[in-house]
Amino acid sequence: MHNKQDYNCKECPLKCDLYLTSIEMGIENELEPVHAFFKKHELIVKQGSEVSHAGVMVAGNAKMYVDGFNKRSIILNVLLPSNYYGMLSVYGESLFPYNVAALGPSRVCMIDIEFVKRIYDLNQNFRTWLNKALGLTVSEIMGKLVSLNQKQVRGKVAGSLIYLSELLDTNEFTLPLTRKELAELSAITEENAVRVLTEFKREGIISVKGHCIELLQLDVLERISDFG
Amino acid sequence: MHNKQDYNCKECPLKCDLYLTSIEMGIENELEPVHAFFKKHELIVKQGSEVSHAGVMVAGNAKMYVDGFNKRSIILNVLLPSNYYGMLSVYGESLFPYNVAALGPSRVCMIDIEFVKRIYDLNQNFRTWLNKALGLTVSEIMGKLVSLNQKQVRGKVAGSLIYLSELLDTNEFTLPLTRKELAELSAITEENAVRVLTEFKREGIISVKGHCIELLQLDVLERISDFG
DNA sequence: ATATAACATTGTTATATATCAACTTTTTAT
DNA sequence: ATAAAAAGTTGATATATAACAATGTTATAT
Repeated sequence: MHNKQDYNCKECPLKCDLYLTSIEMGIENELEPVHAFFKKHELIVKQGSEVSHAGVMVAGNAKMYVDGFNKRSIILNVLLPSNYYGMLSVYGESLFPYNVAALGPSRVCMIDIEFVKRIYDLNQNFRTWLNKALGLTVSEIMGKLVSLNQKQVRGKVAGSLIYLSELLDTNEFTLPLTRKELAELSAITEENAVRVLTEFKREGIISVKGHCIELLQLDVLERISDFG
Repeated sequence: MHNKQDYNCKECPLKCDLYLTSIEMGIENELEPVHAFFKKHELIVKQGSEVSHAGVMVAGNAKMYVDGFNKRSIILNVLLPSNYYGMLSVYGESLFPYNVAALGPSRVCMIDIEFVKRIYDLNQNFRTWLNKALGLTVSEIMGKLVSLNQKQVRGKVAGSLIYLSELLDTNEFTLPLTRKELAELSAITEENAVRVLTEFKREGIISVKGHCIELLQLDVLERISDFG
């Protein structure tokens, strides 16, 4: 548990949602967030473990992923500052159905899940906000279900690149993922991820320099993703 | 819109949830359910269309599925009497992210979505009930994401058969699906679905007579599903 | 009752992708 | 600065599965 100093930390995006709501409700003093720090690749939550808290990314970024069979996991999405995890438990899931791991040095603000549930039950605005987010997530997962199943490797990688550029809101970004992780985001093997990246580069669709990627022909990429 | 006679129809499973809640709230007279009938393979809701209502299966059964690329769809689950569809819209989705189609002659009770939303907002018990159902659905879809991606055909079909036997609550059932649909539920081709069924039969794991299937060695099936 | 369409089955072939292996480059730790 | 480990790359091969094709069987409608 932390003191008020920590609680009011300038960077904490809690200000936007849970925090603001708790102020509105006059119970902000009961909110006792714990800030935790993680280094690269450190596990933040383990799939199957009891949900004790919800978390907000304050700094850094993380991957949300599910365990697969022979050590092959599938990355569901990438969390940036202000993104939450663990909210599904508000809807009755007592165990985390996914893992969360830091992609780089990260800072996470953790809030007791009972407090979140309380606000959820008492405050309609917060509820509506969270419900919308969940509804969107479900739709996205359904899309992913089809895409991972019916696209071939080029389409999958194209989709992942577009996802990342939209997430980071730029066509030129530093990939926060290793090649293996890009593969896991696309549900293919690392080797094929590399190969497709090389192909795209050779075809002039993207430019690749290590982790720096620029999408040169977004329209082509989109066509490959939508498949063809 | 229907009269009170229709509304109080004996079979309508609304009695259990929405209906009971509306009685509890004293607004059951405002509930104006419309019962609609569908024949085999008739479309009940179209993916991408505006959500105007939520529906409860009253009789028959239906498949919930998403459109794929080259005419290959993926069946998410099978709806039996008392199962709902369209509830996701309560969480802010204005368009159906899936199709629903009757598997056989079916009767569906449709309730104006605004009425459902109203009850959802006003009644905590109903909210909790629906939230739990949604949370479970999300967990299930995540499981499906992995299973469809990393299992091979035998594992997928084994999983589908187990799913159906649990749904219908018996080891001996009449498959409410064609071979093509069983394939779509498993995200494989029809040919491979048939082949695997034949294999399982030859191996004495199941017995197949047309649409009548009996799971003879559930333990083996479970092992195949969990992979091997 | 017969024709027609939908559904089911089996075999063959083509192909996309995983797997295996070797090697290079980059990062991390001492 | 050097060693060791992690990450990235490219090629060759094996394999699971989709695609194609042909045919049989069962429903459906007139």
